[in-house]
Amino acid sequence: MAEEKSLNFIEEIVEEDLKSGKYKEIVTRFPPEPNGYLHMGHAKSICLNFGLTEKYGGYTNLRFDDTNPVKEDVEYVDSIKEDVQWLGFQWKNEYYASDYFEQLYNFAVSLIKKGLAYVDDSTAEEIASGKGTPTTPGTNSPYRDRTIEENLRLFQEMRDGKYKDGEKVLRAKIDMAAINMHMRDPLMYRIKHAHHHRTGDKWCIYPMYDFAHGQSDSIEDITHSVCTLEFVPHRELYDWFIKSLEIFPSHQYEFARLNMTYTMMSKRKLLQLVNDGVVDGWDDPRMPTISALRRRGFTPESIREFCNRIGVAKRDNLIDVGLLEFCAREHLNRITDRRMVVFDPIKVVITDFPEGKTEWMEGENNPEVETLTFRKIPFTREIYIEREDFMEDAPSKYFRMTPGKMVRLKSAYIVNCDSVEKDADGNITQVNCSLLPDSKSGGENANIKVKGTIHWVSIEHAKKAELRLYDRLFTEANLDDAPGEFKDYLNLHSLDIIPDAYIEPSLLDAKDDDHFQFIRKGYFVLDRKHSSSEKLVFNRTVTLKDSWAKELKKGE
RNA sequence: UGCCCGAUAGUAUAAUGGUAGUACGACAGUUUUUGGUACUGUUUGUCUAGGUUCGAAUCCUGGUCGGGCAACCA
Repeated sequence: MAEEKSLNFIEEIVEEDLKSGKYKEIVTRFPPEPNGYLHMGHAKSICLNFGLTEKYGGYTNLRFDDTNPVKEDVEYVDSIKEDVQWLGFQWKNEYYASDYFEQLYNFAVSLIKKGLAYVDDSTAEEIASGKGTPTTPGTNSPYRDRTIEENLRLFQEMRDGKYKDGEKVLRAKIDMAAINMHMRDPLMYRIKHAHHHRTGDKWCIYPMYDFAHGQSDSIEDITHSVCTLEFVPHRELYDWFIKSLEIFPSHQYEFARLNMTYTMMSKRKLLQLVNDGVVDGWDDPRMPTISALRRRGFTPESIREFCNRIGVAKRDNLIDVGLLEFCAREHLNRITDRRMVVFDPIKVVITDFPEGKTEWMEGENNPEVETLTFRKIPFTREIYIEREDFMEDAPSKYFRMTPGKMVRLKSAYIVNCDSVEKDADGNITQVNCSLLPDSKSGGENANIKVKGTIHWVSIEHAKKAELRLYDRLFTEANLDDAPGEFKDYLNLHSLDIIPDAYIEPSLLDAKDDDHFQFIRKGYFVLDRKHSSSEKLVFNRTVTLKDSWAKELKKGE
């Protein structure tokens, strides 16, 4: 039974349009500019655009908005395609705004012929000052009243490469006194003698966003062109071009972009982090990019669930990054196999367990699935446990190993902690325990109530692996409001590498991108970039919830 | 100080003139061979002042606060 979920405002519009018969099917598009990697903000847009046509029928195009050759690159095209598909969406058509350059040129010519566009020789500065301000009207350019014939000729010459960058532009002839600044004779074309990643050197004039985006939508019969709030003032111009050109009337709808706590979502600033070497590339697991989240171990399911939960509205928002972590835990808890890994070892000797003996325990892979499966875990006289799981003088609420108390070794025996050995400096070198008879899993005494259960690995069988523990990249929750530079708030401890953690041997079978829960520690994924047959590297996706840590914090 | 958009628990998001609900968080508890998971309970909200109405989070008006708009960027 599907749960009745309320609609967001865009779904309401779509339902109305379908109900009224305005459209038989809807068409949306995801229109990235290939000038950087996709991040969580794009994921929200992707889920919205593809989600709409998944839900209501129709289809979604992937369209690269590649109208600015100096910033764009095929590297970005490739990564964008990979990320969209990885999220689980498939576009109907792969299009490029650059595929429409010829048609857009013809559109421009038709506007010139209608007397609705003109070539302007003014400099950038002159045009800027001619725009006026939001409270004072602009002034007409001295070139505004050129004849149609002259405009036609000059525009052709612009295309033919007769002019240098910046020498001339094509402008729409609207109203220099318009209240909406975007209507004050906006630029349609500028000259850029630059190599384009797809059209090469064929063009030296390139359309501006406003004269490419809406027209591309129209060419593709996009019914609902969904974008973010900063484009609201562009909508009047979007509609003006479509109306003046008398082409298919796509409509633009705007929603609030995603902001997350402790997260930088500006492509430009992310590029800065990459270029300055603050992070190790766009897919550094601390980045908010899709490729980074993938490497970090987030699943597409968890990202889509997150996008579902945050909703779509027009109000500015700042989503707690904890919600993304919640979605990751929720999914990973269901799908991951459990393994035991000791991060910071302390040696424990089971004094009454025979030397040289290996007992193979049955460990549950995942208690959350219906049909349980098991793996073999070797148990021996000498094991490692987590240093923080032993305490010599423990408070009453401490449920782990402490002298005189019993604790359960996960999937193995209950042991009693008998004594501690120290070196000359008083450092603990070894803890001695004895077994509680028949307390092995399934044994007679196995169901005895013991407060704590801890994880362990057999010293003889343990293998080594590198663990990378990530923390948030920034120390400030709301980077937009924080004074100063965003780089002032970099978290210097966002990456903590444990070069030699001790892993149970079954982990040797891990393959690229395999997810695990390291019991009591967190969710990890085998890093495809840094792992080799000699050295396994695991990235921590997210910790487990830790109510003991919370308890400790309270005491502070 | 022109125009545009917005304002509901800590954070998001519903309620579309008729009981202010949900999720995450926080807090308390139950269960547990993960101090995990699951489950239960508690907590906290309609920016403000008027108006319309039998009845307003919702409609109207004024105000306040937040965001956006003057790139040959998208």
